[in-house]
Amino acid sequence: MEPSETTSDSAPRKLVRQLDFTLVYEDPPHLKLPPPSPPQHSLLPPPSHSLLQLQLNLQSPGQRPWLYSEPQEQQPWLHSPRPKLVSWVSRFPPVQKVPVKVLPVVKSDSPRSKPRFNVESKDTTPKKQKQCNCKNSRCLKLYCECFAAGIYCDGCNCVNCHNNVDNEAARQEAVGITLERNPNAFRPKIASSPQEQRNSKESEALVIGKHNKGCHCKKSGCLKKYCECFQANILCSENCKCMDCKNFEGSTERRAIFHREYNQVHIKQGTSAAVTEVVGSSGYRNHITPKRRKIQEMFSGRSTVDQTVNTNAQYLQAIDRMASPSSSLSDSFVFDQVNSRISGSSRSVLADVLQPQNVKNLCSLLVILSRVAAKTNAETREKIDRKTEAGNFKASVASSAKSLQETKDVRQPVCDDHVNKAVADAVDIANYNRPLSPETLALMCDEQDNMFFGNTSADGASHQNMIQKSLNSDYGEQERLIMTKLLDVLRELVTLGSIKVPLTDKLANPVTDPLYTNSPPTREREEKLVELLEDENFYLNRGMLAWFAAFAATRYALVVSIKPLFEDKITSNEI
DNA sequence: GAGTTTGAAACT
DNA sequence: CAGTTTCAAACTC
Repeated sequence: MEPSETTSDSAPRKLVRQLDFTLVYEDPPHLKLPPPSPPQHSLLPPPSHSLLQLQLNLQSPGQRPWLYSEPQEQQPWLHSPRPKLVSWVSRFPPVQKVPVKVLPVVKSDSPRSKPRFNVESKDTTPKKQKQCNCKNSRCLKLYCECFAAGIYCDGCNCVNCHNNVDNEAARQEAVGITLERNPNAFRPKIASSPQEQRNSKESEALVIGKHNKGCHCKKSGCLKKYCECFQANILCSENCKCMDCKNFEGSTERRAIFHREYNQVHIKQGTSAAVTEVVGSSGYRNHITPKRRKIQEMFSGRSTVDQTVNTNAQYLQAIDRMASPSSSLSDSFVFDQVNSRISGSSRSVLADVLQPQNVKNLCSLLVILSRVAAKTNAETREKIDRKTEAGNFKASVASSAKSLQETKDVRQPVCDDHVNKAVADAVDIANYNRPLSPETLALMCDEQDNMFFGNTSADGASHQNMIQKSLNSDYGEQERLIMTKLLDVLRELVTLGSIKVPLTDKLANPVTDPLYTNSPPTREREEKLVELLEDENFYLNRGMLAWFAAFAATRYALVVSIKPLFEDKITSNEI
């Protein structure tokens, strides 16, 4: 006997009410959520999108399922007269023999990582049907995930389950009772906001959401999956009545969790090839060592850096962006950068632009630039020496410069090795991964006091002047000028909000880009370098990562390329 | 895998 | 509506 035959004419009032929630099923288009897991047996119309999802799976490829506009005849619950229970029961039989499009599941979840609550995840990857473990609820209360999702239990580990076709009557009654208690019981708990961020790589919707009711967490800090907001990868909102909430934008605890997950995901999936390439084989660690904490503190509110360039929040924001959801990450654990109840700030448009290789290239570029400056400086000194007929010291400087030039090619690999190490360390620092190498520590020493001084407001046009000035200055002055210019560059790395050309277009392949050849620097190349540095499109983001890398590399470059010019002077005590 | 913790749902 | 109990997932060991 068909269920419809038993209920069509005598549908209890409860059941009619049950249909009420179906009327509000259709969210406004701008509030559409990605489809949830496609249940095998969709029983409730729409609130959970399950039926829609089943239909969506039949769509043409590429169509955004959650924006799919159903033909009217396929959504009877949207129209008057209100259909009775029989209507949707018969139209949506419990067992839908519909092919389900299986998308690749990026993250292999542990059995316990599945959502606990009836929430919409931003992960659009269809998941396996939930498998509940109910014992006392007969799977007829919202305690039961399956019931809450509007689907039959199938392959669950539940005991005395009544959420199946054999107990349809009891189930319908339970649905009615539940709806009587809460008409929105089967609706998604997470309401998306009008904003919608889209993963640039996979056009994945990262829907910004807000819990309709809000959570009421007391002990979890809203940073465990006990919290519905956290589990849905959304920030707590003004709807929440939680205590000691740490699930808000800017929360360091939340960020720490994010980083942990980020690293784990990338290790597991091996999708951080570029980073690994730079970092080396040491891999990632999840804990923050005291040393790294110290590094972090270097950029906290105490330092001059922060006072003049970055706030700690900016640093953390940069780290946040560095770990911005890549395609793989967003599949598994999306802490959206855009879901801010405070400012509604947007995710950096540069978030996907900068890659470790870019930083590496930047470092190489700065090394070259320093070499250019060093050489020019030496040549200038040589001219001055000739004019003033100064002594042997100056001649030796020129000789050193020439020697430097001649041996540049030989030294390049060594230099690059150091730079690579510095870059690796920089990446590592930003990721809290491994301690600094001794080389980098050496490069970084004493910099905090020395690098952020003087007028740092030089714009691009003054760069050449600064370089020119450096020609007539001693080592310290030259370092100061270059570092000041570097500071300007890096300052904008952090603050610039847009980029017009992908960095990769600017920092081309070191092998093919003439800028990276080992040939002696020419005026043309030098000008090109300066131009490159001044080009706003050159600037990248994930500020502190680049900052660290470039700084370490430049420091090294200065030491290697310039200091030798004065070694004779130093050894002869002429300074 | 067993026991504990947690917070939503259910109940009073 | 507030307080309590029940429940099952999340978590810990």
